[in-house]
Formats: sequence, structure tokens, C-alpha cells
Amino acid sequence: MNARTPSKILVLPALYEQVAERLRTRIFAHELQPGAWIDEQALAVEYGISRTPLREALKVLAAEGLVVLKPRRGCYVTELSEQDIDEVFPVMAVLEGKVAELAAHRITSADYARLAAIHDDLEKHAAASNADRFFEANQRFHDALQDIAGNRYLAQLINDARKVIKLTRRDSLRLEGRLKQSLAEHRDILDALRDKDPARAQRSMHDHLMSGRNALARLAKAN
Amino acid sequence: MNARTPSKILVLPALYEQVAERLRTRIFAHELQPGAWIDEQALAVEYGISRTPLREALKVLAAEGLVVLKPRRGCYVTELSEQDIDEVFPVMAVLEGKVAELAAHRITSADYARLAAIHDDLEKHAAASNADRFFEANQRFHDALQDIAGNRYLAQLINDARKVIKLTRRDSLRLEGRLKQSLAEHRDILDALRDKDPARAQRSMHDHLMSGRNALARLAKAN
DNA sequence: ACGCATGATACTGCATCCATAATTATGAAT
DNA sequence: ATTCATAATTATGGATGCAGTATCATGCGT
Repeated sequence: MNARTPSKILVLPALYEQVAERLRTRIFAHELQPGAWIDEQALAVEYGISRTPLREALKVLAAEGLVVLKPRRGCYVTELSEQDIDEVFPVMAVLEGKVAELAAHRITSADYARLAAIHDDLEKHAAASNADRFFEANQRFHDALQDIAGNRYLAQLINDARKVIKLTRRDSLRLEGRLKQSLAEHRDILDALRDKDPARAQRSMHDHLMSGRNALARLAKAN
Repeated sequence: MNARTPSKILVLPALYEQVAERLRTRIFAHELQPGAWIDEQALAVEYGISRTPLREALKVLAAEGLVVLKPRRGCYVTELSEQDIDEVFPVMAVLEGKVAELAAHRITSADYARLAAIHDDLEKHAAASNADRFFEANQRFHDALQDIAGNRYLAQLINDARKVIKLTRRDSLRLEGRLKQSLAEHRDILDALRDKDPARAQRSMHDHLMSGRNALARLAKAN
């Protein structure tokens, strides 16, 4: 059921998986922009492979929602409408909220120490107004929480949703004051976890995500 | 972003999609049992197609979690462990709960009438102890609610989760007394919707799903 | 008799090839 | 000049072929 298989370390990933990963990277880097047509032949030549594994990779990306396959008309990078974003974020908020709730139930003092260390990093990067490093530490925080929550299916859905959100070119962390605000929200979540208060952890995390969506909306207006 | 394209009615689905659908049907019918190896060649011959579209279909099913692809070792129907079920149901409960919450916000009297009609069907089939028809009406109830909630991304995740759950051979509705219990839970949800009480709708739906998981667990013990 | 090595078989994964549909370019007619 | 029809080009979707690897069977050695 889950992707991680112990023996997988030895077996190198199938070519179509490698290709999918390379394409994901290019899509997230917005080198392949939303709406852009994906030229199978050109990519096959560039990667030095045939179209077969490339097409299989595109099927995978389509399932993830990163591209859309138009029958007989080719493959295009997904364009997120404002409505799409308004649909994804509430779902993301609910899922991440559940993660926080589960984590609050299961968290140990060692887990808390790990999270607190990551939070220290967040504080440092926020103080330095380094959005990139803040983003990276933020990711680690949420990943660590998923580990503690211990629900792989939930984690998978969240990671898929995150991929979709990444299609947006906008980065809310760059918004004036958002870094500090995000930090304060993380503080809230952390405190709820310290107190092992699932309901509060759930609520804090949910609101944190919706706050992120609002920041994104403000950013859209600013542009 | 979403799969439904208006023009899709004219364009017949790609072959790999048709194949994926046929395979889904066979998997849900447990004709292809969990753990069973999927013989690409044999299926290609049976369907009168080449292995290429078949392999593409398997990639799609793998993304849905219905099969697992073991590199160089072929494709197998997913086996759900008890732990897997324990991970999927809480997520399902949270997602369906969100649907109920959103629906309670947006529901109109016409919507409510539609739901009430479906609930009447549920009552009829419960009285007749007809689990099959109850199941079908139950599906309609949840689908209608998704429509009212109006979040396609949410609906998609739920439908994917439903597919995964369908891998289980067990049917909780066949459990003694479960039909009546399920009906009562639906009654609760419906009342919350009538009162346009999002919090209560959310809670009722969440508990309804977890109650379904418990029924499944009782069924497992009975066997 | 049992375990291990070696060879045969079969399947997966990728490349190549071909048919068909879509798009673009060209030309004719109004 | 613009629009429509038609032809040429190009890209997608599917079929076929082939190389590499995993599995299974057979036989040898202990």
C-alpha cells in the first residue's frame, strides 16, 4: 500500500519514476509554466529516452494533478484557478489539523524536543527574514509532525495536496509580516502539543493553514 | 484541474482509461483478489490490445492505490492490512465531516428535499433488510451531499479513499443491526443539515464513518 | 536426501515503428 | 482582403520487437 518498501533502497527506481521526478522538479521551478504544453518528443530527446516511459510518467503526474491529459491533444501543466485554490486549502487545513490532533495524542517528550529544535530554526530564519530557509524549516516541522501522527495515508494525501499548491507561483512567506505571523501560529501549535491538547492542536493547525491561504489571497491582490 | 471536461461527452475516453475502469470493476468484484499478480500479457490478449495501454492503466491504478507496482517484479492487487484500514477510515471521517460541514453552510430547501427523499429510500431498504439497495441509496446520499458542499477537490479525495476501502472484502452493512444503526446516524446528519448546524453536521458525519469502521472491525472478529 | 549452483524460461521495461487524428499552411473563391 | 476548403505536416496513441533480469527447474556436489 505505501510507497516505501524496505528493499527499495537496493532497487533503483523505474525509469518512468525518475522521469516523473525530473518533471516535478521542473514544474515546481516553474520552468514548465502552468498551461504550458509538454512536448513529448522534445523531452524524450532531451532525456535520451523513448516516449514510452515519458508517457507513463505523465500518467503518474496526471494522477497527482500536476498535469492534465487532453485526449488526442497532448499534455499540459495544470493551471490553478482561484476557485481551485479555495477548494484545496480548506481540505489541506482539515488534513493537517488531523495530523496535529493525532500528534498531540501520541507525542513523547523526545518528539517534543525535536519539534522545539525545529521551531528554534524557524525563529532564527524569521529573525533574519530568510524566507527560503524558513520555508525549508517549515517543511521539516510539518514532516516531523506527520511522523509523530503516524498515519501514512494521511501523510500521503497531504503531500499530494502540497504538490498541487506548489503549482502556484505565489509565495505567501514573502508577504510583509507573514513570516512573523506564521511563526506565532507555529508557537501556538507547539504549545498545544506540549500540553497534549488534541483539540487545540487541531484548531491551531487548521487556522494556520487557512491563514496561509489568506496571505496568498492578499498577495494576489497586491500584484 | 478536475477530470470532467464539458467536451468530454463527445470524445471517447482514451483506451488506457477504459482499461483502468474495467480493471477497477474486476478488482472491486474481487475477481482480482488482493495480493493477486496481474498478468499483463494475458490481460492484453483477453482485451485484444497491446501491453502499452494496459501498462499505462496500471500506472493510474497504482496512483489510486488499488495496485502496487514492484519494479521488475510486476503488478499486484493491493492488500489492505488492518493497520491500513485504521489509517484510511479516520481520514475518510475527517473528509466526509468537512463535506457535511460545508453542505450545512450552503444547503437550500430544495437540496434538503432531495436528501430527505433519498433518506426515505434508505428507510425503506432498511425496513426490508436489503443491504444491496441500502448501500446504493447510501452512496447516492453521500454523493448528493458532496454536490451540495461544492468542493470538487474534497470530493475527489473521498472517492479515491472509497475505492481503497472497497478493496476490503467485508461489508459492514451485512452485520446484524448495522442497517438500523446506520439509518439512525443518517437521521442525525439530516437533522443537523435541516437546522443548518455545520458543527453538528460535521460531528455526526465523522462519527457515522467511524461507526462504520467499528462495524467492519466487529465483522472481522466474527469471521 | 538436501542444499546449492547453473541453465532454461518467462516476464518486465524500454525502444522503435505505424496508423490516425489534429493542427497548420496553402490556395481558391467570393 | 477575408473566409472557407483542402492538403501537408506534426503529434498522439497503440502495436510490435528486443534486451535484461527475475523466477523456476534441473542437475551436481556434499
